[in-house]
Formats: sequence, structure tokens, C-alpha cells
Amino acid sequence: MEIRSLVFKALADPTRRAILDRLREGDLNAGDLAAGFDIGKASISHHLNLLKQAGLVKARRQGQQQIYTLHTTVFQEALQWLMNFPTQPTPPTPPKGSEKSGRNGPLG
Amino acid sequence: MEIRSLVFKALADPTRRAILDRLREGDLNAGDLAAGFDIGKASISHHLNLLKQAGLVKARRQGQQQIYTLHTTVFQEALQWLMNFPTQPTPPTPPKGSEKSGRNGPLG
DNA sequence: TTGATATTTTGAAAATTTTCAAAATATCAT
DNA sequence: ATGATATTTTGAAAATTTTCAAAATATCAA
Repeated sequence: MEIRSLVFKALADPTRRAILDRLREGDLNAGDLAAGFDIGKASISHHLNLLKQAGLVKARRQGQQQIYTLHTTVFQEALQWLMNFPTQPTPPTPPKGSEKSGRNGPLG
Repeated sequence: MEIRSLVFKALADPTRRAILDRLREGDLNAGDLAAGFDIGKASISHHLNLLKQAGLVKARRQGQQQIYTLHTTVFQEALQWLMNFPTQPTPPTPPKGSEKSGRNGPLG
């Protein structure tokens, strides 16, 4: 699967977004991460694996524990794709003959 | 399903991203949109419905045709969530006692 | 109303995802 | 080596997604 789909797929799940939100406050090991959720450790492990595939987190071993960290390069790429979209609703253009004018970038 | 998951789920599929990319160049009706892809019109219709649920596109009827348009408010919200993440890899913090310092926002 | 065109909905199959419990692996302490 | 702790992998069930073909719906033109 291509990286861009992987990234958005990873972000499409609330559990995985919650994991990312918690990692923003600092690195965490798998057990502590899992402790915050209702689902089992095995499931969290799968989610972490998906986040790893997407390149959104990295893990390093520290003794018995796996410490998970945000890896933020990938966020920027997702961001950049999103920033290609105009912020204002497209003005009602006639559907086939499209006269292009200056288009707005996001956020302004 | 909550809107944020819907948005990222919508963006997670290459066909749907391609639809959005094509709509950036101008509004299109369902048939012309479908013409660009290998899959059937019914499938495109499902994808469009998902994009509509996510609030990423709007449709208006023009005679027999449904004209699809980007609806970009939602992109901004996705963007804003992504912008909460730091750009630099988190410096190796000791996992439990986290001393917070000034954190970077994205892109700078 | 009838026929043609445009699009969506339905029903069903194939593929994927999420989850759990149990088993397997890795590291540490003795 | 043995036992304890931390995490991942496996096997399997339930839920969801993607797709297609066929049927249904909506609009237009005569």
C-alpha cells in the first residue's frame, strides 16, 4: 500500500489518533499506552504496528520495554497534500469549460 | 461515526483522493468523474457518497446530472488537527518523567 | 406517456480490519 | 537455567469495505 493511503488510514481510527495525541505529551512504552484504553494489549500492538508502517511512530527498545515516539516527518507530508486544497468553496463554475483564475491556498 | 474519522477515512482511499484531485481543477458531474477510473459507476457513486458524508464534497443537480464540487471547510479542520503535531522528531525524552519545554509547531 | 440518458440503490461476493484469547518471543533478575 | 514481566504474533470470529451486476429512480425530449 502506498504511504499516503497508509498515513490517512492510520489517522482514520480514533484509537490510533488517541495514541498519537498521548505521544505528543511524551514518549510512552506499549504497556502504559495500552493502559489508557478499553481494548486489549494485543489490539494496541496491532494499532502501533499500523502506525509504524505509516511512519507516524518509531519504537526503540529500552530493556524489556518498547518505547514509542512520534515521528513527525510524515505529518508534514500529509499536511502538504492537504494544503493543496483551496480554502474557499469553489465559486460556481460552469462544469466543463473551466476558466482558471488565481486560486486560494488553505488558511487564507 | 465522528466527523474526524470520516474525513481521514475518506482520504485514505486512492480512488477518493484522485476524485478530490480532479475536482480541484473544476466541478464535474458523476459520469465524467467515473469515466476517469477503471471501476464501475456504482462504485464511484459509493465513493462520492462517502466523500459527501465526510463533508469533503457537495453535489448539486443540474438537469439530469449531479455536479460535484469540493467543499473545503473540512480540509481546514483536518489541517488544524495535523498542525498540532511537532515537526521535529521528539528529542529522546526519558519515558515517564517528562519535562516539557517549548515545542515546535509544524513546518518551522 | 414512452424512451433515452444519468445516477443511485440493492443484493451479494471477496477482501480487509478490528478484536480477543492463547501461545510465542524477548529481556531481566536470580 | 528458571521464573517473572513486557510485548508481539497467531488463529479465529465479527464487522466493515469495496466492488459488480441488476434494478430502481430522476430528469429530459418527443
